[in-house]
Amino acid sequence: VTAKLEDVARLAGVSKRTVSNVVREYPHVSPKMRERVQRAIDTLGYAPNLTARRLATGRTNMFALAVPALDAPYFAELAESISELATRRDYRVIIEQTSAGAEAERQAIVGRERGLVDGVIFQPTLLTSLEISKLRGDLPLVLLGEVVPPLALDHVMVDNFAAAMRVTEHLIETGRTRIAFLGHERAYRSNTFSRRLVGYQSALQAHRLPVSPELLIPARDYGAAAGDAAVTAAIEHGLHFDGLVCYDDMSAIGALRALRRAKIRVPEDVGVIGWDDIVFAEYAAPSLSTVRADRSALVGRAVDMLFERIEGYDGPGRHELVPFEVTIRESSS
Amino acid sequence: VTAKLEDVARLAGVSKRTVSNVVREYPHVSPKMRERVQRAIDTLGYAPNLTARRLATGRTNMFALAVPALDAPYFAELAESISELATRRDYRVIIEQTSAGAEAERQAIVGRERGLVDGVIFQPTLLTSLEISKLRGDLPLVLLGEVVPPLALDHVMVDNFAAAMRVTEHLIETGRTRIAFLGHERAYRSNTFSRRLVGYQSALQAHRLPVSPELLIPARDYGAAAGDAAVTAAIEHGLHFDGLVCYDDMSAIGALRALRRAKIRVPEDVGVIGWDDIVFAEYAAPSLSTVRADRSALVGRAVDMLFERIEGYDGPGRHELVPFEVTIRESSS
DNA sequence: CTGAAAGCGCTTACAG
DNA sequence: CTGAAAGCGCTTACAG
Repeated sequence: VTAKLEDVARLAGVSKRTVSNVVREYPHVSPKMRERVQRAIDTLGYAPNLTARRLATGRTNMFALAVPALDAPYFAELAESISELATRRDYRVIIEQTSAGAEAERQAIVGRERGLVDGVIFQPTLLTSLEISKLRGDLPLVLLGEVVPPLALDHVMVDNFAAAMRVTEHLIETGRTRIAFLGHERAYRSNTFSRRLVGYQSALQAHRLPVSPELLIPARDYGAAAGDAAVTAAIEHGLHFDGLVCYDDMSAIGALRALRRAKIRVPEDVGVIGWDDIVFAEYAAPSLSTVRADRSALVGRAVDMLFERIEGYDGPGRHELVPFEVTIRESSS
Repeated sequence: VTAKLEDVARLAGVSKRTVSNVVREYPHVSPKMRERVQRAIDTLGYAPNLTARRLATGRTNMFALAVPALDAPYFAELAESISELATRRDYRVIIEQTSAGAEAERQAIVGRERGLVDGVIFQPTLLTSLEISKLRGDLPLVLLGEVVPPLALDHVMVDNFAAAMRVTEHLIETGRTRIAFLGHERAYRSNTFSRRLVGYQSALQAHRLPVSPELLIPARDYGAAAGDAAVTAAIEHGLHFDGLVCYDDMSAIGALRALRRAKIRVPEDVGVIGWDDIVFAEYAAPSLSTVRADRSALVGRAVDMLFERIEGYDGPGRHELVPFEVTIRESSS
């Protein structure tokens, strides 16, 4: 039903090769030839069949973004910017949600089939870097977030340790002495979680404050509901604290609600800090202090590195740190 | 580097056709033959090249989801569920963001090339149904949200008029008499906006309350920041109101902040209602009353209808209404 | 700068 | 139930 290359060639009276040349904007085509072909293209309304092109070139012009879940605002915001950067390079992005577990994470790398995407940007939570390295084969891949070395893969992250220290010190400087840490733990601890936790503990130690295990508030899951439940339980168990470092903004938002329900004032009684600076952090009541990664650097570097791999770069894994800043709002000042 | 169909055929000592049959789980293959081929597949680690399959079948096993922006929580949550439903049917979804404007919306339908996706689920904001019908050609397409008739296309939505009426009446029942409406307007009004506005006005009329244009608070844009700015400006201009129906939850969250800054109490002085029931509505302070569409019905019907079209259904456009409920929380009770 | 031809890796009537 | 062959619509060495 739609015109193909051959139809254009016939109408313009040239070979398919020539039509292909003008379509792909191959430079060495005479202007008059180009114009003649273009006219044929226009009258036929020709557009190349991407699938055929892909089969011929081996390039799909698509990459996958594999993140735990799109309905987590941080990942949604990430997807938004990555998808925009991709569009500028004439790429499309396929979304893979991996929250289903380790198998879903594996699928994101291996795929069920070949030739689907040219590469993937992947934020792992369960898989180790070793396992990822084995699975990837020669798939261009860049990792987001904390990953334990040894690391042969490209990845970009913020220094979670440093940020957690800074945030904890901020709480200390505003006079808090019993600072708790709220975070998701299942059987295991994600790398990101671990680094943030260690940063928090180091800050306490450096200031000779108690590093007590009872100050660790474990959440059953990610998200506001689990954060709320965890903090509510901690309060009911009689835990006293005047500062709270949260794993991320969503859990912090849950915590804020738990505190409000318990009539504990923020920031007077407890100073609260989140992580990610999702849109809501600013609109929470009280507005939420948080750690903000330089998102455009994060996303920009990840996409750049992925394209370098796609273009054939085959050097050792690169490890990039992206700057962050601590945004102080009502919840901690 | 990777095995292909022919390699498997050679190793198993059968024709490519037979291998293809077992890969595609064609039923009429003898068990022993199937097993022999499967063994060859396993030892070679064969996986079909999807691009080649696509070219041969004309099916891409992908569809596009075209929404204004992924960083709007409502659309992120929609993308999450649609992507999950797609995965179950062995489809992948490509995200297209159309907030760039009418041209971006057109591109989502026409695409820059053929053979990219089997269909698209599209929430238009600028394009009229007439324009969409013209552009679509024979592309399987289902529309989300309010669309003005005449309508030859499949679409699923909630009854915005009825919901707006109900929400406004709820405010009236709790004793509010000067009820304002906050919404985004650029030069034009989207269909969704218009329907909600008319529903709001009808409820006021039915209860003999003032339907004054000054009670319409125009926002410059979507999102919390614009909602905040608009309400702040309205307050500064001396607008008095004791109820506020907001176009969506994000603008309501901005409104909540504007009211808080102006020391206007919610719900005592002003009752506020949002729309969409994004996760954050429940965690806002005060928590936000809102309209909740039956999301799984919405998404489920949209995906079902799209697949029916992809399978070849060619009947007239179907028009489906999905139920909604009004969730009352602190902001209005 | 342009043509004729092979090839990308599948699927699928058409025969048997 | 299985084989040999054509075809999906491009790109790209290879010649000229």
